Amino acid sequence: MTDKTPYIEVAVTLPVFNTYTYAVPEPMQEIIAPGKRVLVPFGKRKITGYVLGNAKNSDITGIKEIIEILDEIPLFPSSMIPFFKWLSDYYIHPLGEVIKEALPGGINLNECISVHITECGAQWLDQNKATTLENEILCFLSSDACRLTDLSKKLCREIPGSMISRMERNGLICRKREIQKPVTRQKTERYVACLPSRMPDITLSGPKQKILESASEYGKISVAELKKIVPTAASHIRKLEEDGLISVFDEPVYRDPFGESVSPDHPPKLTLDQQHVVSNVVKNLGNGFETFLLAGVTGSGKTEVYMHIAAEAIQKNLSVLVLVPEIALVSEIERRFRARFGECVAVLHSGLSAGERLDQWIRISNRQCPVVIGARSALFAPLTDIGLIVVDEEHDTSYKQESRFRYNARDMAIIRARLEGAIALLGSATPSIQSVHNITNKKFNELSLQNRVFLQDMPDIHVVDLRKHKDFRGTRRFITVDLHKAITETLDRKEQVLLFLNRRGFASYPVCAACGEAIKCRYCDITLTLHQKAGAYKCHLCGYSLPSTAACGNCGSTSIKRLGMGTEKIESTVKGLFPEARVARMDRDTVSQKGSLVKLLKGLRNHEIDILIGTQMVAKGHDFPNITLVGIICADLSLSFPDFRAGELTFQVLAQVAGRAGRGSRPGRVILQTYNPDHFSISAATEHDFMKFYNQEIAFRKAFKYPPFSRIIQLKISGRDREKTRDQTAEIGRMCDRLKKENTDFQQWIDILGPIEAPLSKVANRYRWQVLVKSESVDLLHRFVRSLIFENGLHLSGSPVKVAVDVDPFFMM
DNA sequence: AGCACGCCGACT
DNA sequence: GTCGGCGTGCTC
Repeated sequence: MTDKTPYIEVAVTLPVFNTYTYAVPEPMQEIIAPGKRVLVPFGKRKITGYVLGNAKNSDITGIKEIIEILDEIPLFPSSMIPFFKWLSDYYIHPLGEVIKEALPGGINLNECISVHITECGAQWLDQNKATTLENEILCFLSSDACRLTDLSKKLCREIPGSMISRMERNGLICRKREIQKPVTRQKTERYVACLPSRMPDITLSGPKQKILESASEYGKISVAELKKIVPTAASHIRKLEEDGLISVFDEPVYRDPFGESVSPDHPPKLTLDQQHVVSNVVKNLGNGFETFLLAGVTGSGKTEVYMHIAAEAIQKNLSVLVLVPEIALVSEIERRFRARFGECVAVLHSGLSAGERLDQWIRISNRQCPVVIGARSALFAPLTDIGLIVVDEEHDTSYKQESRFRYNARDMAIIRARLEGAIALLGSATPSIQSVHNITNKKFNELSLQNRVFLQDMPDIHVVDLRKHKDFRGTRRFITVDLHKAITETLDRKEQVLLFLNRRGFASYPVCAACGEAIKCRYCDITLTLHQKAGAYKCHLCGYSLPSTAACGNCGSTSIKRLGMGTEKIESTVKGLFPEARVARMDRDTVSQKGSLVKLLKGLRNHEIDILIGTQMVAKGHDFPNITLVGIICADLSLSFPDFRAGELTFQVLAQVAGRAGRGSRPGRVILQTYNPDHFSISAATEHDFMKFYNQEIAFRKAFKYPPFSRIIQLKISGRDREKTRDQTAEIGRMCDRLKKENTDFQQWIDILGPIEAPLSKVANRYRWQVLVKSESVDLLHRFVRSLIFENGLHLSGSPVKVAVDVDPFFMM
């Protein structure tokens, strides 16, 4: 901070919307700075807070002093603070939690309470004087102390707080406040350097001499390296240091997330299309905020365009942020960027270990990497002087985070670009309705790549009407004659096949043959999916599972019909039909292990796989050069979602999957099986006609005032107790109606839909309800919901019924 | 979040 | 009457 002020503004890591003013003791005033963390007293506790800047002179009384400054250098540049505040306002989410979400995890100090057993407690335990539950707690604590919050979890039952207080009063246990050490720290390695002025005159014993020689040869050498040369090095180092012959010190090292090195490449000559796009963007580079939407068919070379613009940005000393929807795609893009730009590329995503993430974060903070590539969370990379933010596959719903802090990284990338005066470049083969609409209303600039780089045509799509196959039995129902024939032909030509079905598992609808009841999850309101390989029925919402030998919960019969299909069933069917073919499956079950996806993609590239079966995971931007046939087993699955975006989702996934065919030198073809060949989402996808789809969809959105013609905030209400949740929801509904009546603007412009029970009425043992607040005015919509929370006492947490605010919701089930 | 405070029913 | 249950409000 430039001028020394005793007061600073701090955002604390708690679900509170206010920021707080703290005093800075004299000796700390020199080193306090925005972006650093501080340990502050808050109520009776000590917690981590983030320094936002000088506090405005105010009349607050009882200001406390900060306890400690936790960082030597700021964790984020002060230029990001307005961005954090914007996020907090827009998503109606506590600022401290926004910042916590942005930063790499596991670095905060927070005080928590641990419970210890006392001597008296141990005696009671010996003499069995306490109640059963108390005894259980004492017994558990006699082996080790435990965090208060973990106690219920570890004992697998609810422990009432009052019981703990009573036991404390009786002197059986005691509570201690402890500061939890951060889990993640910067890694250091021990180095040895020789002090040349002090080289001994005499030759030392073998190992010691060797150590000195190695150290002087390299200047400095890590102890780990030294051990490779002199296995016994560790035992000699201390003596050598005592004798003043060497110095020993720790230096930070970076845990390298990049598995292997890549060989450098040279920028290829761009097509005319690409040149046009690049020059259009580059001429705006460094001249303030602008948003571009790049609509480019699959295989049109969008990545090359990104790299050319990025190179120009780096030339101008501006940094570049590239967002991709999935971790798996980070590594593909990262390889190409690293081949072009070398070591100045950092990656950030949740697949990194906590330590790797922190290291990447520090490298970016130290301005060592002007290029950052990552998934959703990389939006918060601590970059300064951003020139370009790329959002690849901008239509992808993975940009929306659906837990804790619900934000959309695509939308916020545009906001960050605006605040930084940078260019936002959104790219997609199937742009979102929202973004195309923003072109028509002139908010975005339109760019397009019409031609595939290798000049192939878009694949030919053949539609198979599944309604005509309703009477077929067995495999013929979903591997139709046409598809079967096409697979055979493709395999005969020694080419690869991709089969797409957007549902994993073997049977998604297991039903008791005796009584007709479906096998349902104990904790959620859905049927379990049979996973044959895992030998279990699994719940795709909460992870609950039953052995596949389980009997019907209703009548006890063990005869279960395996209705409904998933990728696993397709896999086993295809293996039966084409015994010679090498078949692989790509879905969340097969790629959950780290590195397994890369292995799968490598196998595909080396043609060790003939038929790949996958869920929507296969539709996400991967480059499969040798696939010439794409079979869409059933195109309709997402069409029946109770969501106004169902048509958009369906069109996008179909167009994306179809685009996987024929990306190499050979032409591709697609067999699309559907029960709804006349639905416009499907027919437009088969004709590669985006505008046909867009025009119909936008008319529908306009007619029903759905986004982009309105904005939505969804209140997601959930609780463990069915009645309490229902009653609380009803109360919230009444509160909404009351507030709407109070204000003529609200009356005219705010629509309240609900409260209704959520389509997934119970998930992970929580009953779920929802209220949809809709308006054509973003401003009024926000004012309405803020008023609910800040003026009408809508409680988001702290009560057994939780309310989550979802601004611009995607997943409305 | 977590802790204090305050308001209600069931017990020595 | 009090103990302990839970709903509400506040933390610089």
